[in-house]
Amino acid sequence: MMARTTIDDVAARAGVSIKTVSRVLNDEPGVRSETRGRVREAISALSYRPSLPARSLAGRRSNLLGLVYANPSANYVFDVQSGAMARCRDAHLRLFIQSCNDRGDETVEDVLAMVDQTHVDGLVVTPPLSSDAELIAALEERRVPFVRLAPDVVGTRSPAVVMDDEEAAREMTEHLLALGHKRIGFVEGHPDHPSSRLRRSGFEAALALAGLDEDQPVEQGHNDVASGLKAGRRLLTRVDRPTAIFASNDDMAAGVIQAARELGLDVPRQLSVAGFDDSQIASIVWPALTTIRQPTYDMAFAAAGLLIDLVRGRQVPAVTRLDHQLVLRNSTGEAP
Amino acid sequence: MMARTTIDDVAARAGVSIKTVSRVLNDEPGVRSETRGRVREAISALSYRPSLPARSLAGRRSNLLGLVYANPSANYVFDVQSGAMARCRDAHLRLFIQSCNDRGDETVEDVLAMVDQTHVDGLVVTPPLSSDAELIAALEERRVPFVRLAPDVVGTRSPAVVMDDEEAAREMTEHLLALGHKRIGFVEGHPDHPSSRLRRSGFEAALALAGLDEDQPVEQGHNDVASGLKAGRRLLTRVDRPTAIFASNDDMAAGVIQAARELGLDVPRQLSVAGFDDSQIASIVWPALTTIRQPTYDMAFAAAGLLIDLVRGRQVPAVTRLDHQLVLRNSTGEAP
DNA sequence: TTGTAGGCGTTATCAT
DNA sequence: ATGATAACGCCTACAA
Repeated sequence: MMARTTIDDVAARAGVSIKTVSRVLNDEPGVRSETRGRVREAISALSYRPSLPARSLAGRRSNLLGLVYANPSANYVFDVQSGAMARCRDAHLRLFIQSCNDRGDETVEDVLAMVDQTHVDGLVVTPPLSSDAELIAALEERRVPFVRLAPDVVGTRSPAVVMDDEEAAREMTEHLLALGHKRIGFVEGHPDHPSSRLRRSGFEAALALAGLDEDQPVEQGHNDVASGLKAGRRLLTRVDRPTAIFASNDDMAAGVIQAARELGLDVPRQLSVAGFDDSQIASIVWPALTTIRQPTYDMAFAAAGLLIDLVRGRQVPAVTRLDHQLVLRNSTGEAP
Repeated sequence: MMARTTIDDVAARAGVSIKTVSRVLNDEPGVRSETRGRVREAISALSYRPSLPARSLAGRRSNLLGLVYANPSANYVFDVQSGAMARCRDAHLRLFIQSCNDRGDETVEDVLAMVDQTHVDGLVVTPPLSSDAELIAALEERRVPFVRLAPDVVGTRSPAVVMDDEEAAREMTEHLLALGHKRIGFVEGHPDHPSSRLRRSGFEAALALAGLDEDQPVEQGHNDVASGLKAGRRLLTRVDRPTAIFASNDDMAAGVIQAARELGLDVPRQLSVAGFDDSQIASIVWPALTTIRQPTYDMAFAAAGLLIDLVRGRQVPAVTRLDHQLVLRNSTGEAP
């Protein structure tokens, strides 16, 4: 590789000292605009690009943010990366992405090693790492600024970006009510996930608001297709069979559809089925699922934005709640 | 953040000079093994982690590799990243990942800026960037070591890791022919992806070999489910409806299955559908897709390995070809 | 408004 | 086999 263009080259060409160039680079005040112009010109003429390592070594910022994940879902990871990268690009920062080990204390070790070695200014921590108590504690102890994406528990120490599970569940329920359904079954999510409770209470709130009998059938699920299938069978073999079933996630909704097929029920003509998440399976299953879209890209974009504010010492809200979206597909229809 | 542990701390604890610590860090010869042990001990006792920026500033290596992509497929990108990261982890190197703009000369600018700023030692260039002539030329001019993943033209200047798209497509087509299909529709991949052409020509070669009418219906797709759906609709509403459709990737094949369902066609009894890639979606759709397993992860792993050899000055083969595999599932069957 | 000197944490060079 | 010292390219602190 040829000798790199340095700040000295720029300074020489613009006829100023390197300190002045540095000021222009960092948008610092105290440079006459005419001088600033000359420097800018020199920079682009030489297509000078400041060395990130040199900056992070000399300054107290590295202009590098980090993103850690330990997630098996390609689509989710891809969206998260894209959102965070886009925000960083806007701010002329770089993003260092790392996939981490998710078994035990290796996680903490993994992340801290990355932070130490790369000198990132801060971290976007994505689920499930964002709910890893050990990791969170370790980061707080190190005073590494970080923003959590969709954490289970919203602590007050680090900012979090979330969506409104309760409100979304309410909207979905209202959609079903609007279609004329009076008996709506609910499949609750995994008991360990806080979002499960939120989604159920959204469901119940909508029913209450509609003045509907609160005694609607509810089954416990565990967020996988198999538990959705079982719950579906139980709900659909009741004497007072519901005309719609709202499952707390898409996988369970897919299970419910299977149960309906077993029993010879047509979806959505005889049974409406609704999911939650808008994961890949939602558009693959037949009929495609009416569901709630979690704005993954936007959440990551926002998280990176908050992190930027955070490392620049600005105040940021503890919780940022982004809008979800009701996605209408073919699994829901008029009540029979 | 608390004061970082530096090489001086380690040197002090081990009772040696920082140069000796540096030698141990870099596995350089000329250190008594007893001394080496003491240093190693000090390193782990202090959980010292050398600063990447400092190393890249001082040395002629940064211990950082880069990976660039400009690809809309989440699954592909995810696999590529995972493979390259794993290889880097093995070699105790870090990987800097960047998504690039894919419009015109911005691409070159984007990549070069990244290289300059981060000081990466070399680059893994993934498709479609690996076939971007301008970019390749620019990288060669800069003398940036790089390895290309699945490039369309295999040049001699930079090493390439490929699979045999043409041969694989031929095998798949032969599979369909063996099942007795005589009218086979083809959904071509994204026009910017070099593999698209190769897959099509493999398809056509097999037909020619079978002495079949070459005038089989072909539709253009864009590697996503939506374009597969559209292409499927067009193919399946022809008067001379094909009994099998071979889509250039799994996402589009999933779209074709949707189209079939819309039209009330049973897969595979009335229509066989074949995909390519063996991505996640292939085993999620119903029926599960017969497809070609592209060893994406392994290819990226290999590419990173070659790059490591390259930056260390070792000789590497110009072309590394990895084996694909025909995966038979339930979406293909006897011609009706 | 601009410039000078010193240092960030490591590797390279040249001693010893 | 080991160490002292000068880079690397930039920013911080202070001076002019």
